[in-house]
Amino acid sequence: MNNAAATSLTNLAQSLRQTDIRAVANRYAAQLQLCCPHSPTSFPLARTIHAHMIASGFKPHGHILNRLMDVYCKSSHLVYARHLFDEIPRPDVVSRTTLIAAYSSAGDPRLAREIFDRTPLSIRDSVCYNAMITGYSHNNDGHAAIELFREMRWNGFQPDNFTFTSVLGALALVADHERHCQQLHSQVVKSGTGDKTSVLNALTSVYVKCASSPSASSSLLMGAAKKLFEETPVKDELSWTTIITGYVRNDDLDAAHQVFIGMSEKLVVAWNAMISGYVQKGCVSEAFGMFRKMHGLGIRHDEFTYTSVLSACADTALFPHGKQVHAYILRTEEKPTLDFTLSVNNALISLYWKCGKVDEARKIFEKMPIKDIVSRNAILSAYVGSGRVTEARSFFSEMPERNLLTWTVMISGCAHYGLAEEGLKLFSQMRSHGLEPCDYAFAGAITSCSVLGSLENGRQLHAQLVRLGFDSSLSAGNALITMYARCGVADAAHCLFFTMPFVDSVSWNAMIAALGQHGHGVQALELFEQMLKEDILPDRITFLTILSACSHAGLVEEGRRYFDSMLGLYGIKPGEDHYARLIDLFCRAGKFSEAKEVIHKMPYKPGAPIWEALLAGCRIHGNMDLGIEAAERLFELMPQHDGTYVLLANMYSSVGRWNDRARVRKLMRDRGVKKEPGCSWIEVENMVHVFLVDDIVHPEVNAIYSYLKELVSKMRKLGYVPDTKFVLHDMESEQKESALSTHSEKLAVAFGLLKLPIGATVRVFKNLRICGDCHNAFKFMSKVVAREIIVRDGKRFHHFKDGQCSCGNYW
DNA sequence: CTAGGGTTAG
Repeated sequence: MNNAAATSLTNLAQSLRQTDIRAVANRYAAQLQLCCPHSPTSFPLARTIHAHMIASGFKPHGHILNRLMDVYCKSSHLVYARHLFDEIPRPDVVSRTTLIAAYSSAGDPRLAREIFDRTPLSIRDSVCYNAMITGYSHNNDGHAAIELFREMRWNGFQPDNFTFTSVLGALALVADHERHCQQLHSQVVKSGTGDKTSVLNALTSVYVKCASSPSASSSLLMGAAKKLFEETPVKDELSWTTIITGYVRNDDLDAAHQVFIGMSEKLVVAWNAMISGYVQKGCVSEAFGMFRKMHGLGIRHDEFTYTSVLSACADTALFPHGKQVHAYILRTEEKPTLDFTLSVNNALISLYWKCGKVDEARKIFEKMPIKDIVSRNAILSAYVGSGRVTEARSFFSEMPERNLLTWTVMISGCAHYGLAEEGLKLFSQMRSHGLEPCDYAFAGAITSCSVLGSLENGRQLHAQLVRLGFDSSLSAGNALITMYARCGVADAAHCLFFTMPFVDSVSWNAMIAALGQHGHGVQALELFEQMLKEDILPDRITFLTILSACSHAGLVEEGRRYFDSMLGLYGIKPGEDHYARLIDLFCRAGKFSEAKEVIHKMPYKPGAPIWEALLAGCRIHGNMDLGIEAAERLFELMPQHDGTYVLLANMYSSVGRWNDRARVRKLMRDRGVKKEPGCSWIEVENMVHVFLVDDIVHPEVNAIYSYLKELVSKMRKLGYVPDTKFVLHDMESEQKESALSTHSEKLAVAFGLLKLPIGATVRVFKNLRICGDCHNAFKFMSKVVAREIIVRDGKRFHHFKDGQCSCGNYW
């Protein structure tokens, strides 16, 4: 055989093999086409095909490789895709783009950017830029998205409709989006994509978002949005819903409805947009009207319709309505998809628990064929929201996955139920899991600081909040007002309140409460009047706060007048809690006949809070008979409550009725009632130091006792006489009834004076009410050491300065 | 291979 013949044979064999390979490749390609990207069977199918390739020695490349990678990515098996990618020497731009998109949607734009950066400029195209821009925008990095868009244009790539929709989406994430918006609008026009429905929708959407930013001139920008919508030649579902929700967000339900009416075809999404709009704005009957109209026109409700309507029922406690919808769903939806079942059941869980049916909510949860993080968070919220802390804790600890909301619910729950240490621990645990807290989580942690009186910790959280850009957050701001006030820095609370960019009724309530607790009753009332002037409607909390403020400052007539205005001017029916505070107001001022009259006239059967207020007032004024009556009622209503026994025993001892006092003590012992031990604490150098009565546990007790002794002798020279009556006054000194007994608040104050920088204000916290002798002693002490001493007790604040207390002995 | 809206957990 000559050489020519040999060459020809080799060629033939090669070409045969090539056609062979091409045929194989086509077969693989056809098989891979059968993998539906998001179906659950796609991954095992792809694995089988891939395994077959490996066995037959076929090396995937080109579009087959890319298709295989894409299937792996879409079924969240990125590792397999990456493995394939790493095996090819020079991956093409399509496989790179596939990975960029996959990393982005997996929440890792940094890995995506790594691939992007390693892609040579020569093989880049618009698509890979688009994928990366979207990646940033989906991961909330608007600036990076815009920056990359600039780079793309700088490098000479032509933006297309995908580019514009992505970058327009990213605009909403940055602060000055209004300026960018107009620039991009003109670029769209120049690019020739200005007639594309998708781009026009995205532009409309950005104008809508601009309009709803607080500083914007909404009507002008909504006008621009409307114009864009009207000039969209081919409108799709999105065009309609974008403009409808745009109006809803900008509080123009009528305009939204006008657009809706002008719709030629009745799209379910548009109905849903209207319904959810009505729900969000609290127009429940309108929402229901549309829901029924859909049914009448034969338009099928979907999961979005149901969830909107159910959440409306949940938030307005329309349980019967919600239950009817539940029944209707069970009747009409015969073959619901898993997605449908999941979201509808999630909405049902929140309906049931918000209407007080926690156990039924749990039953729904148990029966769900699939559950997700939303279902679990809803159950957790149910337990937390209804005060079932133990169940919440165990449910939380067994959750298979947790997200930002999970932690936030637990943290704010702990704060709300006074489990402050646990709340702060969870907050730091959450961060050590790499989760960035949102403003609600911060608010929870800050509330824990208020409970503990941990000012330093609270200040640090405030600083972090500002650094993270949450400084305009309402929830965090309101929590901070309370924190500063409850840590004794009323000025800081005031300053914050007046510098907050937006405030709501909660902020006003918090600030009024701050003034009231610190004994500034008149200022509290002035602030309330200012609130009314600014057209903020008071709520039931406002009045609770106002009544307390009046009570602390002895403003009896004012308090009575505001109480009367509740129903008369604002249509708020006073609850039993309001009556209790009114009675407290009268009793503290010694006006017992008024108090009794209120009790007789009020529309409630007097419960524990009423008798407690009465008893406390009787103790202050030594009204024995009425006090005993109140105590008797309380023994019936809550025999295990320690406070009643303590107050009654103290009343007896103050008039020397020792036998009666002993009888109360015995009663307490016989019923196994334990007195909550009094304890005081103080924060020094970011550490909380706790003291009990006659403390011998704190490492520095010896120094404290000798310092106290020194102080007392100086105080005596100014006229201080230790009041031995108060040794018996508080049952802290149960075991050791000698005049030497030292209350926890004295220890904490002395410790503060010793440890804090010279001249620094001493802030001490006590769980129970401050003892009378301590109250007297601190007046002298503030003079002797020439420092301000602030004590927060269970009820209010006492500022001791120059021998005086801010409470004016009225507490 | 890449985009844009309507819902449920505080």
